[in-house]
Amino acid sequence: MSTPPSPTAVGPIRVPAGTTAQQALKEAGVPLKGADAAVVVRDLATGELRDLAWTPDADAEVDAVAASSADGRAVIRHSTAHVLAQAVQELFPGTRLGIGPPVENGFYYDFDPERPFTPEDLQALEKKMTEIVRAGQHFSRREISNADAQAELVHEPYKLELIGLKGGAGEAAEGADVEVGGAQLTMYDNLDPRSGERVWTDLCRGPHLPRTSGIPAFSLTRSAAAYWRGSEKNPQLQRVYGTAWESKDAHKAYLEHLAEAERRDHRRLGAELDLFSFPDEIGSGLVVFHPKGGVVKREMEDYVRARHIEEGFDYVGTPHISKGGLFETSGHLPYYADTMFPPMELENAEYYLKAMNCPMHNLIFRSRGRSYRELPLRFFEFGTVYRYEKSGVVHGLTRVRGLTQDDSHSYVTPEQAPGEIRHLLAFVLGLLRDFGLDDYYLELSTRGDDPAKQGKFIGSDEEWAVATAVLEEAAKETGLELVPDPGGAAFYGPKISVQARDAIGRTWQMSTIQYDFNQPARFGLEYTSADGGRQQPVMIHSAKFGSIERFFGVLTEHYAGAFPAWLAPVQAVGIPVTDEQVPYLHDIGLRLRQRGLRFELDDSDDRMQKKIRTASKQKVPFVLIAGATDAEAGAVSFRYRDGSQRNGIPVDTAVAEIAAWVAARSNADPTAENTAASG
RNA sequence: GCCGCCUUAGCUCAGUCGGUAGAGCAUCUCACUCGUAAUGAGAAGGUCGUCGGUUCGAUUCCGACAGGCGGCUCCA
Repeated sequence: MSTPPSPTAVGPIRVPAGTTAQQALKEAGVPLKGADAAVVVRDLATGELRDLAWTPDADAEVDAVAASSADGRAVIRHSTAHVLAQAVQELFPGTRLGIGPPVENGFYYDFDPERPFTPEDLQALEKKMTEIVRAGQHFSRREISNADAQAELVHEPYKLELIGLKGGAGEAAEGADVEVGGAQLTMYDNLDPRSGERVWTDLCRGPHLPRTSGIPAFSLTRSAAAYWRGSEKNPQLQRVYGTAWESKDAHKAYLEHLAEAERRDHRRLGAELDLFSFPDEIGSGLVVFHPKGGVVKREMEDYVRARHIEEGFDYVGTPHISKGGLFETSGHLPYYADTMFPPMELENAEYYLKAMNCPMHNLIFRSRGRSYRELPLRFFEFGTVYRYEKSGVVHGLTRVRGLTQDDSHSYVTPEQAPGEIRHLLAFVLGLLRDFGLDDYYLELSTRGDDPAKQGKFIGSDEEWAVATAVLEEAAKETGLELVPDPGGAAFYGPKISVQARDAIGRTWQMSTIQYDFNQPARFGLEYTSADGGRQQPVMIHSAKFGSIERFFGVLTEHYAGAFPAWLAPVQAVGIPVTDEQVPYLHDIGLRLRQRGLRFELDDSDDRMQKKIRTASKQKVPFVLIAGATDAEAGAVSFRYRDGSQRNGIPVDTAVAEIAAWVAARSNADPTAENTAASG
């Protein structure tokens, strides 16, 4: 969700020594209630966020941080997480606390309870939280020494562990710095507003809202297990997720966003629109495309294949299985055997299902002597690969066990590499744009310097440095936002990935471009250079969609199933007002089909209104209705997805309009307005 | 792979405190021939995910497995 700039950014405010920040804000006229209210202040001297109750020893300059700003929302969410933890410990005494940071769009808190939480527990917790919020307890900050904290938290083993890790909190766990981030440990006490009595307390860095009643809107969303400190070697805690916002409206908008995402879920739409399914009999993560899904898939592939050939790629083909030696050579088996399907034994050899296409393309390169004159040499195919994804991660079309990559490998001289990467980036971004995805950023995945991860990478430091620099340079040239991803590289080299935002703002990893200096060496690839010497090429891997399946899923969600006309499984449906017009529409259908358009005639027993509803639910872009009036005039009436209509259009015009719209590959929805203008 | 939840007709879901089940939509048949999101009537459709256990009897209780969902970890 987008974060508006802080509306209370009225410039620095002076907090005199001995005065609370809240008092200073009040005098400066900064609102303290509502969605624009200041929830904390930023101390401009240190850049740190402070409670409104903060009383500086010397005069301080601060900025007010509004509830609706990114920082403000994080404070609200963090405070709500505390309220959740308090509710949990009240309803389930003896539950140990993990950590409870704010996250994007919400917060979570990890617990070690007697038994896992049920949905009913979440309801009860939400109710208890509402009571705590209504009670208006004060969040009161208290500095504490390590020794005192250890004594006070003797019943909280996870908190004790965090105290022990203090200083290295960054590595302790994602989110752990909200507990022990500062040099000085602090506790936050929840005080009853009437009696001042301490009703709950938690180790926390803060800052917090002044009172629990400052939480405008929240809800709990789900509970799930999560490994303590993010490692599967550690015990699992119960994580409760929730969301909290600066206003009821913002909260409602977020819940509506979630509902919209659910309506767009490609797994749901895949069944409703008869696009694809995952039969149990075949196996988890293995998709079958139905005729309608097959149309979309074929249109995607046809277009992408044609574009590759235009861009200088050679279309190749490779098998789905191979003897193990190939993947020994490539380095995959030694490093990634556990993500490949286990081998099948025949004729004294072990055959593996292909998990990647590059080794096979390398063999094509190596099949004869190569000259520098041939480079860049670009091999491309729709290569189907199989990966043994762990059972818990398989997810619709976005994480499958059998997938088809639109995979290419460019073999270039080291000097040509930067140019080829620029070429690929431009190509990839252009392709995504052609499919209607035009909002993206890049991610640069590098080897990073985490010592725990270095074992998975091959190649020398110098090679990595060169490869990374080349990719980074090309990525920066695009002018797109570039996000670092240390440690995320492939084992053989760094990569650029394109993250595309869909129609409702979610991001998806699509294309990847990888610079590989390892495989050419492992395969002994070489070409003859101008001076007659033998040189080793660099290979650049690139998948444009990533996988056809994933891209299909993303497109389905991006368009909410209402595919652009050029991709739509059915482009036009004919609906007769009475049976009399069936032959008339049948003839129009023939003309459309002769133009290569996908037309279906609805000659069922349903009433016309029902047929319109059916076509509408199937999200057909062009609905052609013909009654007696139309037939007599040699005309037809259009109804579009948005419900708009144009009546009495001559058949010649109608056919030409549909054909032109599809041929233009417009990603817009045809409507009465925009087709009348173009037709 | 780990934790929790779920699995009843093609789909969405009721239901059986243990005595083998029901609705809407979809499908099929018949009637209706109608101008922009559901015409009416009828029919058919389920070894209640699979395999074991407890029980006189299991779709219901217990266990294992499979598949799904939500997270975690992972994602060449």
